[in-house]
Amino acid sequence: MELKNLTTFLAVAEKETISAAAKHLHLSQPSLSRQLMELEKELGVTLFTRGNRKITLTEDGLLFRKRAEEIVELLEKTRSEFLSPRDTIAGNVSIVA
Amino acid sequence: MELKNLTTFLAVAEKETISAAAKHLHLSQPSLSRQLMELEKELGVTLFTRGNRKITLTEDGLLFRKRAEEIVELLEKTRSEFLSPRDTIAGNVSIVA
DNA sequence: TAAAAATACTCCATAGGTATTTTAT
DNA sequence: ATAAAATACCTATGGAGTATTTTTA
Repeated sequence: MELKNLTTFLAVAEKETISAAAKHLHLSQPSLSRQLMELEKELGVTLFTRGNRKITLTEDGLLFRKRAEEIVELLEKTRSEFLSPRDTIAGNVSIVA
Repeated sequence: MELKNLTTFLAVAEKETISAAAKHLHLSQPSLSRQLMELEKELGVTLFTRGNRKITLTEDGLLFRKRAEEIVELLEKTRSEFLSPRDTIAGNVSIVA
């Protein structure tokens, strides 16, 4: 299970179709489809029930979404903790004619 | 930043040399070395000061270790939440002559 | 029957390995 | 001088794409 998979999972859970999430993430539908299958295989559970209009989270899917959100949130917090203050470059900008 | 990198980072922080951590993780020293450099580049900070006997965590490194531990812990918790109960197969084992 | 997902391939980027050089005490 | 890290180079695997087939409401 990698972070990429969690992001993908959350996008699909939100968009309700793999295709829509793929578009949103600028990835192909098969790529996401495979990621989800891989994730389900790793966890040993079914996260979605697939339909021809939209996917639905299973009980396990709902639980996993909670966890995925927690992890991604913690990760983003960590990233910003390091990146935000220092990426700000102090000083003034001036255009020299 | 991927989970793999966090695991690597924590192993190095614990073992105090990249080489020792590499052995522990059954990976090569250059592989870990590259992972760490990549991680530092992504975060925009130096996590270790390298020596010829052991590495030392910088201030940033110490903070990152805290976060990495939190994330990995949450992840392990999540994994076990799905894997442990269901992988147990109910029933009896009998050897049929 | 029409959307959405899964499969079948193909390709390439990247993660990893081995060998070697560089660094730091 | 020596142990450890970094670099150079090569290879292979897996992740991604396009095209197509299969599924399900």
